[in-house]
Amino acid sequence: MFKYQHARPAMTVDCVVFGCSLADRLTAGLQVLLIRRMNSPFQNSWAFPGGFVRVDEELETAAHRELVEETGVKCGFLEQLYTFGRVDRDPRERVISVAYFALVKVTDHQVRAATDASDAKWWPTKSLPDLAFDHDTILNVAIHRLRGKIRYQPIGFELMPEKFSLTQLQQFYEIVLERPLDKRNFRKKILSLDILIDCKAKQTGVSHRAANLYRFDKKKYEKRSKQGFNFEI
Amino acid sequence: MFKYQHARPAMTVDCVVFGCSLADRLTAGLQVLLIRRMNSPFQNSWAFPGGFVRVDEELETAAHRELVEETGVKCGFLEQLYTFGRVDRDPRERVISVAYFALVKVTDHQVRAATDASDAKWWPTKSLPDLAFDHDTILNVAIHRLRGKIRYQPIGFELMPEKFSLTQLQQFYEIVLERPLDKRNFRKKILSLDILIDCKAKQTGVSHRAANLYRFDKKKYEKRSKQGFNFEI
DNA sequence: TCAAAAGTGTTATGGTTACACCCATGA
DNA sequence: TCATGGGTGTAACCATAACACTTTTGA
Repeated sequence: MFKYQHARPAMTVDCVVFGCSLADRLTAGLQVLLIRRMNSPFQNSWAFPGGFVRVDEELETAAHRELVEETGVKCGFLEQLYTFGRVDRDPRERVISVAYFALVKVTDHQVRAATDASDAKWWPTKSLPDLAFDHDTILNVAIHRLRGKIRYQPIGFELMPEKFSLTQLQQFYEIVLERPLDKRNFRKKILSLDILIDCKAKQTGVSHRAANLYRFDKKKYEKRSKQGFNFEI
Repeated sequence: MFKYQHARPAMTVDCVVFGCSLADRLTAGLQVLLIRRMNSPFQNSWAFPGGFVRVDEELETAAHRELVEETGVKCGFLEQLYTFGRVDRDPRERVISVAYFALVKVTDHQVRAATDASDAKWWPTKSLPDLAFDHDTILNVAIHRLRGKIRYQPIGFELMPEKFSLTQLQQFYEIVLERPLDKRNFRKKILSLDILIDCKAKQTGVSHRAANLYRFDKKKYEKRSKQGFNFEI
């Protein structure tokens, strides 16, 4: 038992994990990773993976831990999104949640539910179930952040496979920005940034002209960033 | 006494309040509001106004309350900045702080210290004392946010007097961005946005040609924002 | 009349947009 | 040979950047 002179809010972290499926036209689109809650409140509802912060644990560590525990996913990119603290956001008691914003390659991980989650899976953001707590609000903030951020930080690559075609990259931008982009202009722009490495390899198993594949040159990007280079799409 | 099964971090809010003094050349520059801590830890050190969040109080309400209590300042603009939760950021125990970012017109308020603050005053960001806790980190994040944000949101007006000259506005941008701007281009740009109202009044008591005064047309800005208009400097 | 800041237009440049056809591949 | 997506260049337009002199005012 821990005793305090004043009542204290509980502290949690929640992770909004985005993935992007480009595999086929039917499931294409932005995906978000949800777990099905095993316990009350909102038992059996879908929610973002997350949970209580341990008193001697860094916030970001807690976010990574909860994500792995509940879904088995280790994400490559994770940053703080916003802190949600509405007094009535949890019916049990005052709970303040630091939300994190994460990106993973959908193909990289087998999702498997555990601990407080009876199920865990990717959902297309366009057809989500009702979410627990204020998680719909959190999602809106996260999508807004993603949309803003891909314009001036090369985070799109976190969602791409290791080797990708320019068309795949463009598709990702179109999905997130929700508008079509001109193919020639997009290519001109992205190649002029000089942060892609030509893999000298082509797609295989496609029944049309095979696209050239590229990798993101993270080293080069970071070096040039320090020199004042600005990524911008 | 309040008892919990697990140890809980304490929750605080801190306010980074910016003001801008354009009155004279000597004190010109970005100012930040600090209080002198009355209690341990960091007794007598300077810190941002802030304090514990009550268990039934909204985070933003707590930020406003602490700011008024400790400094007497009511701010016009306040938004969440970032949550700082490093395990070792407070020597007493685990304290997670939601930092807020606020802007006030320096001229609007008489600063007066109270409650936990033995003193409260504006400091130029260019010559600050050592700050308590991790408040230097918080300040850096806040300045970075301010610098980014003035480019695409008309928050500069929150720091201007009600009626201001274009030169004053330009000075503010120069101070925050830390680079000179071209007078003609700045005026052309800001006037073309069509969000200023010509007061049809001039500066008084200056020993040179009196500048025309303007007001920010908040109504018009908000209306046009909804229609997809983007402020950008 | 002097000092100090206000106010004002034009040109060059570079980035963004719009746009249509041929190419390579597997079925 | 057909269907499918891959790959490519140019011209118009617009926003930004650079730049210097005249005007007004109070001391």
